[in-house]
Amino acid sequence: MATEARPSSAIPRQSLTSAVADSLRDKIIRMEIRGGEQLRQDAIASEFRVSRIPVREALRQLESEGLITIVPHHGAVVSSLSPNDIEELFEIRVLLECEVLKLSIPGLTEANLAQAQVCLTECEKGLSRQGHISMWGRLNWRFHSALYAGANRPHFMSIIKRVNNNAMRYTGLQVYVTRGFERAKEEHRRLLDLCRARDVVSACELLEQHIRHAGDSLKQGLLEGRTHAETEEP
Amino acid sequence: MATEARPSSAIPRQSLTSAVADSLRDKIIRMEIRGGEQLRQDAIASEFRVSRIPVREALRQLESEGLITIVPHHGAVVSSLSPNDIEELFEIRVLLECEVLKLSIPGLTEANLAQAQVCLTECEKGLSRQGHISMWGRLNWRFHSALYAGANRPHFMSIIKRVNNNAMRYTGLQVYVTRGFERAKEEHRRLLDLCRARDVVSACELLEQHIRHAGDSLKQGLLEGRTHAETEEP
DNA sequence: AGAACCGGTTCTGGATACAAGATAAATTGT
DNA sequence: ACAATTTATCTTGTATCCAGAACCGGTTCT
Repeated sequence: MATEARPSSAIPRQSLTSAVADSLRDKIIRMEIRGGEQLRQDAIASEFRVSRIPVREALRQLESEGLITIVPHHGAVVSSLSPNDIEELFEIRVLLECEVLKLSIPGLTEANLAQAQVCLTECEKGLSRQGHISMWGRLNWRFHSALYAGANRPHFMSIIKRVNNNAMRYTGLQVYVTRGFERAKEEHRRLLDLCRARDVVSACELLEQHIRHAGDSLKQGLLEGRTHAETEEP
Repeated sequence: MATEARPSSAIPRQSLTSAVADSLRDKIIRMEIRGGEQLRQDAIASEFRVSRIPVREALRQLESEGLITIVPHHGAVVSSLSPNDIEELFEIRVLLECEVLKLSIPGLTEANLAQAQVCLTECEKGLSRQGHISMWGRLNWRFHSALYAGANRPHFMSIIKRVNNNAMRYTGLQVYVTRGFERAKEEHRRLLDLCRARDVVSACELLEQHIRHAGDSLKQGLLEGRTHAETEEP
């Protein structure tokens, strides 16, 4: 599923459209491109050294994913989420992810648990180098993803991934600002332990708490003035 | 809204890409284009009297929506769903739609209820003219949509709509084959009554039953021999 | 005769080029 | 001087055109 653009293989590229879409999605999630910002086709095209055709297709795709909105003859803008939107997205996360976890735990393999453990360890290692929020977000996703793998629910995962993509740029930030790393780390550890013990009920409760706390904290942060200063691009 | 677009070419009321995407999505949902069928860009382009550019963008969009899959240099094929996929999609529907209904009922306005009633009436009227499955599907969606309107959850609705789009081409068929119209009609009526009475618990229970029954019946139909003839074009 | 090779055809992928709509500024009228 | 209008420019939307890859047929070698 997670098809990264890897230049290692002999195959030149997947498709320029996909490459552009992936890169743009990444930039949006990392908040390299802020909410409300205009995306000019020509600028993107020249940045990636491609024509505007792949760019347009990529934009169309990102629009379907909810990351941007395209207004005809007016261009594409990165959609920014209101506190209400955030709250709703986290409601969805709670609902879907708890269900998937419940379905997944009985089917979790040792490999799944091991991968989750790896993500956790990596996460703690990478945690020291602050600023690498995007890396944290990716590892966080892979951790959760591993725990949900036992459910074998591709459509669930697709939707969950989409919702996470929408919320991730805010969560990463929030976790960074509130120093929520420790709490998240601790919760992740306990969650993994509960999954190892196949304790479905407790695991789901913890997961719900985990997600809900993240959402509430984030919404609070958004409401109490800006969690982020408008700042520093080198 | 988009009740037209039947003639060979469509007048671009919006952007051509969106028009093409809408029309194609419609064709897929109505099963005018079957699962597994190849979509040739040039054919679509000439059918709509446009160039291939809008077609390509539309295809990319439909891929994001999960209706088709694009394999590089090989074109787009309409994705067909396995019984497991169907089951999963209906699990998601149960989860999301019941939650939204629960959130919606307290906020339902008279206008919402009235619109649901209208859809129901229209549905019963149009029911006599068999073969109009697509119309039924549309009305069915609008009915459910009206009942969920009180929740004010745009992201929920977006996901629900997407899931419904994926499942709709099968549900419409199944309902038609099993003569499930009567049952659906009856359940819809009761559902609307429960919403009018603001009986959240019963309404959600009924909705869960409603969706689950549709899913089970559909999956059963798919497993016990094809509900539709496997037709190959010569 | 069967299988592999090779050329032609067709389709997708991408780029350049042109028309149309929108925004912004500059200009002119009162 | 202010405002309305008109124009200039930028950006998007679409069409036409070219390159590369997959499919299909015929041919040839073993």
